Amino acid sequence: MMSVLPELDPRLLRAFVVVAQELHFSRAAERLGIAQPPLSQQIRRLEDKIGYPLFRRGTRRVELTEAGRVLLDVANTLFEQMTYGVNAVRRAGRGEVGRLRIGFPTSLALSVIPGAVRRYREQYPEVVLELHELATARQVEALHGGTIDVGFLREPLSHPTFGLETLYAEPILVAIGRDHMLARLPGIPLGSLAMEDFILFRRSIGSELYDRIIRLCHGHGFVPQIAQEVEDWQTIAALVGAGLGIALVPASITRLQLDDVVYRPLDPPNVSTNVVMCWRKDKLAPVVDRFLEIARACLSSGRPAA
Amino acid sequence: MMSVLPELDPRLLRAFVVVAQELHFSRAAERLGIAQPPLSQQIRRLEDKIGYPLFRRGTRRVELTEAGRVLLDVANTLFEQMTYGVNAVRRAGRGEVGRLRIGFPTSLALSVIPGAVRRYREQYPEVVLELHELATARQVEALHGGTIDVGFLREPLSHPTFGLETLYAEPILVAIGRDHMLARLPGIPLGSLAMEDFILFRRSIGSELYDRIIRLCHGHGFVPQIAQEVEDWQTIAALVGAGLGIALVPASITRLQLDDVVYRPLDPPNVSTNVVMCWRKDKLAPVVDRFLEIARACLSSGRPAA
DNA sequence: GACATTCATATCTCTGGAGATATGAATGTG
DNA sequence: CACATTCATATCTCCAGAGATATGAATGTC
Repeated sequence: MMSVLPELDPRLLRAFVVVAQELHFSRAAERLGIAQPPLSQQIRRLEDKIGYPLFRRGTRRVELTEAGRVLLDVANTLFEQMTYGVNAVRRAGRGEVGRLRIGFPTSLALSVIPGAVRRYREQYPEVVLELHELATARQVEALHGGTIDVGFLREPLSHPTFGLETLYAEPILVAIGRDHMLARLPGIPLGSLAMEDFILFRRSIGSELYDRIIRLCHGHGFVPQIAQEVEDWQTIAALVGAGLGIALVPASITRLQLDDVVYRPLDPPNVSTNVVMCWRKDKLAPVVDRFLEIARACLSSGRPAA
Repeated sequence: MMSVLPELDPRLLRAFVVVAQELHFSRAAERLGIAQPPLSQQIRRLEDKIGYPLFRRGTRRVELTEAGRVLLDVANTLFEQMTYGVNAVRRAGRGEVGRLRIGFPTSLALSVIPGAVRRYREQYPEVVLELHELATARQVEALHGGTIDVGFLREPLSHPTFGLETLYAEPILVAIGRDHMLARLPGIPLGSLAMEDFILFRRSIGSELYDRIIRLCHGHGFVPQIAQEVEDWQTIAALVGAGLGIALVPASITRLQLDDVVYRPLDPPNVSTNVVMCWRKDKLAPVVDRFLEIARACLSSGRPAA
């Protein structure tokens, strides 16, 4: 009886293929590790499902009908598909395929991100990577909304559904004009900046660092004079080079080398921002786990340029 | 436990697809017409087989993992393949695909064969046709050896394993030079050919007809004078046209019209050869059955040119 | 014609899994 | 915080089908 749903039981197909190879029920049964009658029954069930005979049986010889020949092809194709399919699914289960969306702030575009991303891409070439440059606040939103899978932030945020991991502490340096008097010092005391003009990263974009700097100055008894608020690090460096003021910047920014700008550590140098990585704990996606591993490994061996 | 053989039970896949569509176990279970717990078990079995989770379940929401997304693709592909495959097998079972090898003698190349083959090809375009021009004896061998599926012969052969069917009786005509005295008669008495030179189809190729003609002459009290034995009908017609003799030919040969040759019925005209079709009864291939049907239909409606 | 081979049929046992019900655990919602 | 929702777990029943054995039927071989 032709069933409506053409669901071919792989078990029966397996048996069929063996019989088709042997063209001999008893031998096929032996190969399958069962007795001959049950095998005959299985083939019969398959024939019933298809609706047409698959073998032409004489007592002395067994041969495939045309339908059987076609089914042999079909069966092989199906098994291939299954093998291929199951492998693909398992690769996905292992986090080797899929999609990974990473958020990061501008200040890390030059340090952690490139290295970790490159390594990850080498190891998991089949994962489609999306890189989103997002300010801290936006990253938190994006993590909540499920728009990104992993975010990189300065300074922690704590939330029960977020996994959080501090990658490393990045010293804060002073970016200062090469000709500036203070540039002669090997380390610059924070207090000596009381009268300087500060160039800051716009607070609406990077509130963490902004507030950190203001607090730092307060801690040293002065309110920083803010000369400019700008939107990217290149501009900050350019303005410092043009002599419009000084800036407190995370160490990774030293990658931006301009002729008129030098970077000096604070004195004492114990001021730093924490670079943290965070992700949603609830959706345990293997792609994310694999990326976290790589990011950790990356940061433990080769620290980003300080 | 990852099983070694990646045999995906279509039943489980079906359930999986429904859950993946609904993203809700209870609703999916309802759609499948079963309760929720058994459905959960089925999904679990599938996950065990794959080795990785397919869904991320909260109490309040269900979503596909990456592995699940991949499996959804795989499942759909497999179902497509199955549907397509089963259809292909059934078409083969119905005799709509496959291969059909037909044997026929030269003398029928101009009559039955072209019409039947054309019709068959129109109705079953997916059957690969092989046409083998074979002398009678060769056809019998070929049928036995399984080299051809259907043969066309003049005069029956009887054998228990062969199906046999007389298609029609074809009158035997006299092919004679246009200028020949006897050509003036509307019908030629066999006896009047006693002194003529006969041109015959070589016996090794078409023994049936050869012997038939010899016997005919004997029946009329003379032994035919054999001028030539040749290998094809064109040559016979040409030699008759060139005045080298006369020939007794099946009616279908009138398709070969040469200026110097005319065809006259015998007088009385009750001499004919039977055109029979035969095939192996043991291998009941549907392609053969379908062809036999067409051939019969073809011969009952439009008789070949007589 | 006796024999051997080979597939089909009949019959029995036994188990895996389908399905149901009842219940527990987790987690959003008002 | 009580409640509702939803999925997982535990447990039970029941049966299709896997497998075995014994036997029959067909057919090629000596």
